[in-house]
Amino acid sequence: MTAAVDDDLWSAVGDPTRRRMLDLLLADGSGTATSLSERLPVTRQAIAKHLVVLDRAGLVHAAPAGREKRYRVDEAQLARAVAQLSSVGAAWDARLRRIKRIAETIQREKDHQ
Amino acid sequence: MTAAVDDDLWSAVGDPTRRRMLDLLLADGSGTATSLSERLPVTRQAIAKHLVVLDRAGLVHAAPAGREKRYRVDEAQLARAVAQLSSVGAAWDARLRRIKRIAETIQREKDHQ
DNA sequence: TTGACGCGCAACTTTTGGTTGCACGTCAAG
DNA sequence: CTTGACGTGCAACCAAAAGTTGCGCGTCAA
Repeated sequence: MTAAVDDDLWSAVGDPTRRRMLDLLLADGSGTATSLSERLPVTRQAIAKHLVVLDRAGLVHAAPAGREKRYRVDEAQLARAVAQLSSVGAAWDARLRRIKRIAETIQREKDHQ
Repeated sequence: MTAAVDDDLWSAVGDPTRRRMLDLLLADGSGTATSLSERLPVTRQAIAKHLVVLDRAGLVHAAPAGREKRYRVDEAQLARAVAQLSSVGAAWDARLRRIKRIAETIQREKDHQ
């Protein structure tokens, strides 16, 4: 039923740019603000801000390596996020099915009136 | 892989207030801007703006009834949104499983070195 | 017919995603 | 060892979105 606690992860994952960043990080294993900005239509600074958001949400972790800062996805946390996404989807799906079932019941009752 | 086409539905459903509005509309069957604002921590005007967004995304439809305007969820469109949510989740899930499998393979190779 | 209710419009603030500009550390080549 | 290139961080600024208050207009019922 879309609990309030979920909002942190949801809002982190709700932004399209952040979703694509996660896609790229998953595909490449790791990345920096600069490397991600080269593959996305936004500036490095915008990426850096998003990385802060993702870091605060625990979805990525930074590992300073020399003059660069490599980010990597926290797989356990992303798995949690995926679970929450699908739980909201499942809740709506259940409601939709219930509605459909009720509608069909009403229809059946009408049929043999 | 988080296609760009999905962004419209995503952003409609990405906002926490709009998700709760959809929850309430599904639970009650229908509702007005005023009735929803009574059960959510925002003003009627804010709800009204969100209803415009949801309407443009095709997730709800309005039915003017006297002096009030009853909104109802478009079940087919919400079902599409649910499908897109779960497809993104599934894509990430697949990547996570692949990473896990690779990690396990490396571990096994290390084991009988 | 008059008051209460629901809605829409307009102006304003705050947050957020995005930008440009600049200064500071770090690494590698001369 | 120095210098230039590269990566990062910080700050000011802009635009769009979420939310607010205030007001006026239609509609229904007492």
